Amino acid sequence: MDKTSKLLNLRKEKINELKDGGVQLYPNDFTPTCTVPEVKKVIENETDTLGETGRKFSLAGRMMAVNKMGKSSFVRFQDSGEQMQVYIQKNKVGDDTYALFKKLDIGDFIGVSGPLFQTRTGEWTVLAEEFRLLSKSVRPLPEKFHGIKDPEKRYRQRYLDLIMNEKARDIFTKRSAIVSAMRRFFEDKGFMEVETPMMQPLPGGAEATPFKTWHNALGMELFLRIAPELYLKRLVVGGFEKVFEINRNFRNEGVSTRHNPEFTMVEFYQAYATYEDLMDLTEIMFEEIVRQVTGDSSLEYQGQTIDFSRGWRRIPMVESLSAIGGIDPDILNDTQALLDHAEKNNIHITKKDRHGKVLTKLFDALVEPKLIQPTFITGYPVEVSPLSRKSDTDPELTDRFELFIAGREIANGFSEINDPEDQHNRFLMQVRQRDEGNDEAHIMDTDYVETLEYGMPPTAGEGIGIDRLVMLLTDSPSIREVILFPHMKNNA
RNA sequence: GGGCCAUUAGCUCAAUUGGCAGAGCAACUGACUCUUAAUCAGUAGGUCCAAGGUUCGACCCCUUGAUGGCCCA
Repeated sequence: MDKTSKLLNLRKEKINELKDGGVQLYPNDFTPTCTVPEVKKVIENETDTLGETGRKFSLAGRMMAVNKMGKSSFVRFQDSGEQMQVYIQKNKVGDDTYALFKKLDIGDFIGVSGPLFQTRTGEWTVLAEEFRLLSKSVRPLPEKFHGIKDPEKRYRQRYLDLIMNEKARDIFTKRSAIVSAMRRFFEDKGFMEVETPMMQPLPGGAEATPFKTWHNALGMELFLRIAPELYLKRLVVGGFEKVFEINRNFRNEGVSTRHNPEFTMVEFYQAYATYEDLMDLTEIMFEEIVRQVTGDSSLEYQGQTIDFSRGWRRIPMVESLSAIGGIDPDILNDTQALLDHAEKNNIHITKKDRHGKVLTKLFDALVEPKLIQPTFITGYPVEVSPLSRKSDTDPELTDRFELFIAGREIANGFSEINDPEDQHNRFLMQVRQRDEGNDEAHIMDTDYVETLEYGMPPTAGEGIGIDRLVMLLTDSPSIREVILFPHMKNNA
């Protein structure tokens, strides 16, 4: 039984009264002449003449507050994220319309027409000549002053969050603007947007646990993709030299303030470019997006000022371990000494991890949280970079970078392996790791190796986490604040 | 997976050491033709997250579970 049944029943009775009185509850023949934000712009531009011209407007929106004063009333309504009030007088709209109005509820959609006037306090207000019900609500909205705060309710019933909390609406408006600015950026730079399979026979391009599904007609197992990477590089082989894809990835992991099982990434690939070119491109792109969305080149994130002006710090990972992580530079080549250091600092590393993996785990624990300003970390070990081109100067390292901002990884890019033999050997190295118990090691993809055997131009590619970028630009502490419908358990 | 916290009216929140379940807003009835969280008078509204237990008596104490939040791995 529904907990709200008493209030609901009361409303349903009122609705039946309206119906019996011949009122159409869900008409669709009212066309507003403009939105509330538009009329506000008109008011701003024509304040001096508006009163005299008597220009009329037709507006529509959801009733958010009502002040009834006997034979006249003020109604605050909301449209396109902004509010405006309408003044309705009994002797102006007539007895029947006023009687109908008195039966309506907060949450109902209304349409009003009439000229604008200023109230005693100077607020521009629609003087209703026409007043209509456009859509009847049955359930009551949350309280007008405190709104809806319970995070669980806000996520499960996001529409209520969006109606009641301007901040929530603002986050998703900004998210849309960010993605739009990014898409424009790539298109202006000559990249082509493509779509590659979300369901893949072999999940590749990242180290993660995939979701499994089953295709009945084909009689085969499929995986929701953990990354589009290998398909995008097949397109580079096919002659699309600059491609990008903005889409969802799926990883079968826990949820947290930074992880949602499905999340959005942009991945892009550029032939004849190096990972260093992409670092430059990333700086230009971020500075432009941040400026477009916030109007400035710096922003506040959780109390810290982050400056996106170009010229970000670039530092090799091994160097960062001593310069930022505080590890004695003399022990950086000594795996055992590093393991001892890790144990002393309560960092969990399994004994069988190879040197490169040990370095990476120490980095995650000691350096990553300290990288507040945009910082490129370069030179990742080969064993944690199965798809990155080996450095020409150090065969243990790759031509790869990761971008960190506010203590978290935002982007990952590298020069791609285009030597099929090298790629084959790297996959074999991953398979060995898998045999040793690493379930997230990359799987062997012989079809991809075959693709490379046809020849891939020298190429660099990068992935950027859109959700984390939106978190930064909207000062959101949790990823759930920037995903419209974050995944949650069933509440049976 | 571990720790801490939360769950009470549609919403936001109270409830004294274990002793009749409360407020504001929303709702309902009435008054009111410039309100701004309108005002005034009145009315109604509860599976206290769930299931057990302790007790003369449990929103409160104990156990288990559910969902959520934060922190840690």
